[in-house]
Amino acid sequence: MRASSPERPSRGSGVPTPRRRRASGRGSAEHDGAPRGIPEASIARLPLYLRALVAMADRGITSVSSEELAGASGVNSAKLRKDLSHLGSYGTRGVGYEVDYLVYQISRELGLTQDWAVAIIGIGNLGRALANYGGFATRGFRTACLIDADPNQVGQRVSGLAVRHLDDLEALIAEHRVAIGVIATPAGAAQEVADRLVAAGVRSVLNFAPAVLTVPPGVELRKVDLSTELQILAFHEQRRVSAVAFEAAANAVVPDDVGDVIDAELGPVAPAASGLRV
Amino acid sequence: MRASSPERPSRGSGVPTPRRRRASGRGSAEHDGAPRGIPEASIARLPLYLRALVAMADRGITSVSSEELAGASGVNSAKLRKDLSHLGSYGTRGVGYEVDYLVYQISRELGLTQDWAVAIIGIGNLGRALANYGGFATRGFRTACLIDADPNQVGQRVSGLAVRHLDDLEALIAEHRVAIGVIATPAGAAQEVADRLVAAGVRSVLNFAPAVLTVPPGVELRKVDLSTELQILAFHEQRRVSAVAFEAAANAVVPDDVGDVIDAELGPVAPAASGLRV
DNA sequence: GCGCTTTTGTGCGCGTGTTCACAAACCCGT
DNA sequence: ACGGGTTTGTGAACACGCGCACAAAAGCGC
Repeated sequence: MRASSPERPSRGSGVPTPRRRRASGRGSAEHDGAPRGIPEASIARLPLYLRALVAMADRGITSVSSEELAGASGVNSAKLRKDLSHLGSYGTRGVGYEVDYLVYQISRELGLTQDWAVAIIGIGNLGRALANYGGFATRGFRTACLIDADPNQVGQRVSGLAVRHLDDLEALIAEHRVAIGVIATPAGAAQEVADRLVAAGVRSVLNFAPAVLTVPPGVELRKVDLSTELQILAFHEQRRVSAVAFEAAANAVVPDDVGDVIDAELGPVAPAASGLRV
Repeated sequence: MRASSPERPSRGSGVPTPRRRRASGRGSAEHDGAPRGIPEASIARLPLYLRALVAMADRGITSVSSEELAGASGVNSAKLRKDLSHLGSYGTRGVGYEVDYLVYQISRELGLTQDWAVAIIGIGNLGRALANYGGFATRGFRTACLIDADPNQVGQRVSGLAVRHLDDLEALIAEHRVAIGVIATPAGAAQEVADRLVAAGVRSVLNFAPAVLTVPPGVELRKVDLSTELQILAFHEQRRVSAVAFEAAANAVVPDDVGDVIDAELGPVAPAASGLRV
């Protein structure tokens, strides 16, 4: 189910068309030029809602309450309603939200009613996986070009697209009107690639390389960091073990310098070898 | 450079050994069983600091100020200091932090002084990329087993490891003492895999499947969502275009119902086709 | 037409995280 | 031994996001 019908969906059932956003209220209290200021946290959840809604639409569900949609998205229903209220007043009190209509509104807000050209730079393991990843993601994006610095990679076809050389980056960006650059290079090359992308006019960058990138203001930079995610999980595993050991230590002695106990007992010891799975 | 030296590093230079964490203060104000409550936001940044520190250590840098480290990590220096202060008082006023020592302390806090066994479930494009991704990530993790439901995949060797069948999941988890499960299956299979992982004793799950998973309390679930990241970027691209169109519309007419202008002018129109790159 | 039920939209208090700014602590030169 | 310069660690103000709880609105039955 594609979310691109521009005209208002005319309802077949007796459910009336929801009103458009209020003329009054805080919506118009924004600065000029910024139509409305949707909190970043809300924006980050819109894709979740959209995914759940599309799944519902595919199953033939036409109407949904905030409670149901919140459940399907794994969030609090009040949070969901507040998020949606930032887009406008698209629900019907006592009834809920019409699925198709909401899909369209969220898609429009996220800019998915048009296709954005994506360039993937760095066709290694990860880059190749991204290129092959079923049209990369959901609709709204088109993998326009694949770029790599390795001459052996250049010319190879990945997912129906020929890999081009890094030297042609600027020309390719211009030619394909690339809006989003995906960096999947080794860490060492990431900043240079980012600089060149920005210089070529790209203002949205998604970085998979394990490196801290800096971009000029006005350029949106997001990062996906696999090792960081793993390390955060490791922390929580570690903490579980620590907590147990700490409690045992605290029951045994009541030291005035707790830190040394932790250093001495928890550091060298490898408690997970046996106690990892409880 | 491995961060596993358990004993306090004895300094060769004239820089004195930093003091351990204070016996007094809020550190001991925590509940029993939870040695110290480090904010989640701080934890998420520790891997960043660690990466920057390791890079510095490799370059032979032995001492670093909060300002320098913050710059290398792309964060505010005050935030960095507060984050580090949650671990203890590991700096020297007027001097800075000793790189090796801080690497060890952060590694220990993150539980990286031991290797955690990781299982990857779903050896498709992404799973294969993750398996090949240079030891998966930084040190501290060991890819213990690869699991897939497709009989054609089973037996294939990926990155030196034979792919095993999903039926053996529970046995493999137990055998390898897997602590972290990485889900790279299609969305439809993700929840079932998660349930089986949890039932088998895994309490840390990293989900790459585009699905909302629910796990019982006590299980740590993190997700990496490629399409969501793209869609967030698309939003900002869209907003740039919107802002321009909005301003133009606002200058042309001054309606009492601004919403209709947005709907009528911004919805159907495809401004990016020509104006995508300005 | 009217009250009853349901569900949205939101005002408000609360907790968490961020940032500023400064005192305390430390090194070093004299 | 001591004062000057530097950098950490942290108190306090601020900003932001979350969730409760409720009023407003819509549909429905009688």
